Amino acid sequence: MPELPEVETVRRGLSPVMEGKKILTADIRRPDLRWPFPTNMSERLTNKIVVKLRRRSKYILADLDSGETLIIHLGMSGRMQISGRSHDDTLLAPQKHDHVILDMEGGARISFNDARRFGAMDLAPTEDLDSHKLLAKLGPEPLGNEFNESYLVNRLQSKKSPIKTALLDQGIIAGLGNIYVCEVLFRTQIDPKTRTDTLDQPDVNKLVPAIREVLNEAIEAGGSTLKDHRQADGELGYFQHNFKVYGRESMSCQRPDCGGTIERIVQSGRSTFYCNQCQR
DNA sequence: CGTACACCCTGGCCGC
DNA sequence: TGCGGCCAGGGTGTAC
Repeated sequence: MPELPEVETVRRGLSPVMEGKKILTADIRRPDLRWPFPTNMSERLTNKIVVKLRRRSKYILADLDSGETLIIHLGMSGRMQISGRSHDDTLLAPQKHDHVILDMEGGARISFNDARRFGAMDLAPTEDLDSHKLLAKLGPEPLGNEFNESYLVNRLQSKKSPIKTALLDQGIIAGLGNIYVCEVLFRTQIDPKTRTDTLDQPDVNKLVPAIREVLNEAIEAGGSTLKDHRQADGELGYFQHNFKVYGRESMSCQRPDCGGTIERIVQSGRSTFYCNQCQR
């Protein structure tokens, strides 16, 4: 599930129960997820205060007062479940696929659940996090200043892959995933098969603001999920969102008077959804 | 080098 | 109700 907006939503949900709070216990219930957990992970988390919760791309970064940062990746199916926040909210017993359970000062229990186990956790010195293997090759944040038209032109003009594949490349832009790339290309009316080196300048200029808009709108939708009391079971990582093309194969295009049909194709092994009429 | 694909893993859904 | 096949929002390793 989690692309940048979902990860940001999870970060915001965790922030009030983690930031400034001490980790009282860290229950590590299996030795690994995608990779082995770092040595002595439980000891290195226990009794440490979470100074700050940050996000880089699809990673959540928890800076500890020990000088280390806990790096969290949710993979495809990772979720964070919060329980025990208030007096009438009882601590959740471990469930199937709960792999790491943190009990926080203040009473919250955070359960990291990941059925497919593509997620990951690691610990690294906060000072040189940027050189960490998982973070070193990431491109700029799409919502940051480093990401702009001239940057994108430079990175795209030398590539030959389809624009869909290029926007999924985390070394070019960090945080877009399969859903939002499809949505961005629909919004800009660009054919996902277009080779990056043949994109014209107006198209590249459209991409930058469209990427920001799509991500910001999704973050906003996630934010309203956090405030929704019906969603108050504390499960973070999923929220309702209306997609224009993703998952809408063979449905009609929602653009007024387009009359096109949404098609699904496969590009470098991933599904691409696009309108066969208005994306060219 | 860049690009394309198999693969890691579990679960849900669909058709028979 | 069971079973096989296919699908899944991520990222890496490997083969061309």
